[in-house]
Amino acid sequence: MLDAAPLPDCDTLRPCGSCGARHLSVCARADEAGLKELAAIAETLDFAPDQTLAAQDEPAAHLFNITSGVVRVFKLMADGRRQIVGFLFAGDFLGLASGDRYAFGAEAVGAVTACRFRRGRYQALLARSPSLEGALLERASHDLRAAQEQMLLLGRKSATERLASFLTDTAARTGGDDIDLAMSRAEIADYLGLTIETVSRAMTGLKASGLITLSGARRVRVERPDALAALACGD
Amino acid sequence: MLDAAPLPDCDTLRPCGSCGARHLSVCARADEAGLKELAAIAETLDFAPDQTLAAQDEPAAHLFNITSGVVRVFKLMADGRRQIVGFLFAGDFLGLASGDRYAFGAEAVGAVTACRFRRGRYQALLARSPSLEGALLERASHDLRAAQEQMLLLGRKSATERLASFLTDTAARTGGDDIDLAMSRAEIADYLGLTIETVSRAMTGLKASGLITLSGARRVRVERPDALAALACGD
DNA sequence: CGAAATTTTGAACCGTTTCAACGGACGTGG
DNA sequence: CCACGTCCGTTGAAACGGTTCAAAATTTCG
Repeated sequence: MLDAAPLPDCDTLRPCGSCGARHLSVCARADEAGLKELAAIAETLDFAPDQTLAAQDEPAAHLFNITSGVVRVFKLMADGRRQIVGFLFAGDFLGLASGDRYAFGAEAVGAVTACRFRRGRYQALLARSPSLEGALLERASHDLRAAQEQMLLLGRKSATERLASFLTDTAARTGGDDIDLAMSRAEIADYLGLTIETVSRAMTGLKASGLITLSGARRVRVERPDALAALACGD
Repeated sequence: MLDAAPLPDCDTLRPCGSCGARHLSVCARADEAGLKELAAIAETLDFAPDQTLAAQDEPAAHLFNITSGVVRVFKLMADGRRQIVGFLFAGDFLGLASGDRYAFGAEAVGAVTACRFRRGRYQALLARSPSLEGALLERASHDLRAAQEQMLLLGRKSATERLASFLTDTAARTGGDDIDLAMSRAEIADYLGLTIETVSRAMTGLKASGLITLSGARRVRVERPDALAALACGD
């Protein structure tokens, strides 16, 4: 009987990027009884870089709680255009979007470990465990707020402002002004609604104005966090 | 004692624009006991065109259930740039975004009536009424999915594709290919991340290609729904 | 009917994209 | 240990889609 085995792994606490608070992960919110049931329907999995967790338009069989690594969540158009709607870090939850099919794809950026639940059994558990439902609602509300912020970015911000927003955000999420980017320029571009060339130029621009320094393409240090954050807001 | 007085007004059922299903409004989901309590903390209000329901960054004192009319939900930048993150119609719910302050502004587009709840008392009720919480979670998930779709639009679609998406969406939401737009070109522009001129030109373009006809700026008839929907997806 | 507001149209401009070439990091095999 | 090839990121130049500014046309409303 797999009682508490997979659970400790998905019980991660981490500071929230946008609001600073330390949200409990979904697993951690289950009550005593719920926790036991949760263990019974959970399994811990490892994913290789670029491996698929969920495929767009496929039946939504599972939900995930990310334990380590970074996951990209994206939507694809028929001609290949891609919009990354979010990056998930340890503690983040995947699978909230409604419907019986995934409205998005999800792939591992680097190596990822995640806690996986069968959707049907999870929902049955949910119905019996109100505190779990509350945790999910809190997270959904949180994600919704983040999505609205991203709409402002995509609809109204310049390339430089977008990158400044992204770096400020990422610094807050990973908890430090020394950022080790897990994602490529292509992924940043598809997240910010730009091309890799524009991302590169914007990065060079920020470096030139002394807001950041680079040591290798993926190692960014935010030198003037306040100025970067101000730029992100258009001031 | 105001028992069932304001409740019938916010018990609206309407077809869902994106998935076609008829979601129950939040009020309609409360159980017997919850419904009574809900009545006690609800009040029906009328809003004049452009009147504020909620102001960005102000304390989030209330939640709303729209009864009639259209509401614009938006985010503002310091220099006045505006991104409308969504339009709400009868039955839609406002106030899900987390935190103790509104992350967005909300204003009546035309005349609006809405059911208003005090946030604190609503949350207390929520804690005691799991079915209500489930309804909210369902709606939050639904909104999240819509937000992701909008991110794809804002990040990757051309002006014409954006307008085609908007018209297809609006036709589905208002239930008919004869659309009477409640919002101005400026509002459509701020929703689609464009300027009024570009919206106007895209509208002219759709008319020229025979996908729509116009009778007055705000009266749109979708002549070829399938072709319009295909265009919205980039095909 | 007349005035104000909104929408459409036109032309020049600009930021981002596109296309192309270069440079550097990394891993493999000689 | 170094040569080579590949992948990723950067840089440059030209092209494009959307914006900006300006003015005409249409609609709305008193």
